[in-house]
Amino acid sequence: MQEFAENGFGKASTNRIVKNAGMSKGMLYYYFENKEDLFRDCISYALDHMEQNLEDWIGTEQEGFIERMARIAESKRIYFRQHPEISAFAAVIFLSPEVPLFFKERLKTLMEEGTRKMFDGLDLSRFRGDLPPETLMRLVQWTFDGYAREAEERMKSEGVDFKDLDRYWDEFDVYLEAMKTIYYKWDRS
Amino acid sequence: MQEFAENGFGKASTNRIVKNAGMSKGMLYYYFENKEDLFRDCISYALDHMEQNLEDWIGTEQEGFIERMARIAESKRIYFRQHPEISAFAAVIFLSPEVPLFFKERLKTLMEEGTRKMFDGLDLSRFRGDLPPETLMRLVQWTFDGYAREAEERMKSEGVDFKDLDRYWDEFDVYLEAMKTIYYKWDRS
DNA sequence: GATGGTATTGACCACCCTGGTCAACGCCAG
DNA sequence: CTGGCGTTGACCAGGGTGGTCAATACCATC
Repeated sequence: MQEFAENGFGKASTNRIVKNAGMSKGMLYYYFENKEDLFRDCISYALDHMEQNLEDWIGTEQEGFIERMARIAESKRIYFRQHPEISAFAAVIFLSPEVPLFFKERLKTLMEEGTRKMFDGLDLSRFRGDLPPETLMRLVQWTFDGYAREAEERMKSEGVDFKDLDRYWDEFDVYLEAMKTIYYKWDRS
Repeated sequence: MQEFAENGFGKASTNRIVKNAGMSKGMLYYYFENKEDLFRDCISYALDHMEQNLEDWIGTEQEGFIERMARIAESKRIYFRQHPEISAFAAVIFLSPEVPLFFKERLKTLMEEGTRKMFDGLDLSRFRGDLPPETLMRLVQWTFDGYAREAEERMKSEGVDFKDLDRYWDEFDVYLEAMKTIYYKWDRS
């Protein structure tokens, strides 16, 4: 999965795979028919794993949108730390045109399920009343995405271990509170 | 630049370059010593071009932060439309470890200059008073980044021509107004 | 028309890496 | 001792790599 994540299917090298896995070329082709067969197994495994973990990601508790986004972001963070290879590989599945249609469909329904749960059972009354909640939710989402993007870039450019990622996350608390002040009604304290 | 942008220096192919450029292999090595020489010339050209255009990007007018971010985003959009190859290539320069240090330094100062101008001569008094403007500015920035990221992804996944990009941009006006309502003081209008 | 230098071509090179094969062998239960 | 599963790595043809170079098209000058 690591090799595929870094190079995509076409440019992934079976030689590098066996070298990094500490096994011989023969073994790879003893257990797998060919490179594509291996790729399919990787996809299947990753999708199974993610499907199995989706319900943990997004609970449908009664909560505000900002709180939920924060919870989801934390879940993603935890999942990424526990399964970095799968996380990186998932992005390839999503983007690469080399992925069989069957899997693309599966991923699509998986994501639709995710977004459905994301907006399910929210307490929208916490939002300030002078703007439509849909507008506010998109703004909040973009803010989270932008933050995640910045954190990701920092991770790539500097050599970052996970402690830094946590510290970075703690810093975000200030901004979380600020967002609540800005997007929610005054009258709760 | 297109080839380098898509594959980085290492995996860029001189054969593909000459094929796509409609020239012969010989010409490439008549005008350039080797692949690296060509790469350096590309970087140098791109940096020159961007430096030359930086001042147009960010004027230092007296304005609110949201208005400035909107102006910068539009400038980027225009620049991207006029010079898509340079825009794509710039990202490679920034990320790739294969870029000579000398150019990295140049890019760094270029970006520092950019961020300096970005915060220069702003009217911070427009921001609501109950939260520090630094906090609010970062939130606004993340929102813009997140939005840009979404637009970019849409562009990649669907086949998008520039008309769609413009339409997408127009849609953002609603959110711009919402942001002003949220982040700025009430008492003006 | 001849000359000569510049611009241009693409076949060609040695090299490296590719996905995949296969004869050989280690190992161990029966 | 046997037989079969698990494992190895040398080996293959094919294709792509960055780079070379003898041949030639072009064209201003004499």
